[in-house]
Amino acid sequence: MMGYWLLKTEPNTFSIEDLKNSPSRTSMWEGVRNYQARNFIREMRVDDEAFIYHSSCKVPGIAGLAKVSRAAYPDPTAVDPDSSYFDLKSDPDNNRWSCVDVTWTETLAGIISLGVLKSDPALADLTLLKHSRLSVMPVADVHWQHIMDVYRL
DNA sequence: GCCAACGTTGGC
DNA sequence: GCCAACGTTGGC
Repeated sequence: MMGYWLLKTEPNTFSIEDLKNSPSRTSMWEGVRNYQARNFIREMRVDDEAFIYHSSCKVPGIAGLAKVSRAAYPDPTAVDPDSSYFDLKSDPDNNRWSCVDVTWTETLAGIISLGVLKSDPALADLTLLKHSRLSVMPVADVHWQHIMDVYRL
């Protein structure tokens, strides 16, 4: 069964285009420091699909699509003192945090804005709208299909 | 830049 | 284990 996810990123820091321009169009999805989000990271399987969501920007919304290309592994940035994601309470023998690799598949022709998602009654139960601060979350099959059918340009 | 929502920390 | 204080996220 294919899993569907939504991954938030601030485009000023790392956008869908940055993912596209990464070597092999692939990047670590590192720096998640929230247990609920981390637990979802650990549930991800290779070839699961994800919306890449741009947050904290002029038009927040779904900007593109990616695939999980490597399942969860210990997040190296948690144990790197030079990383801004360094975690004092983690060390190489006990790393609290996990990351996956994701590979760019598509930049949408237009952002599917948060405003549009909010205004669609069919998406009232979308996790994004119920838990606005979660940075990694599952997307129900029915929501994924609806968004792809109705809003993907 | 404000601030509501909410996750985390740490004293007790 | 409670909860106040604090820090962060992210829309507006």
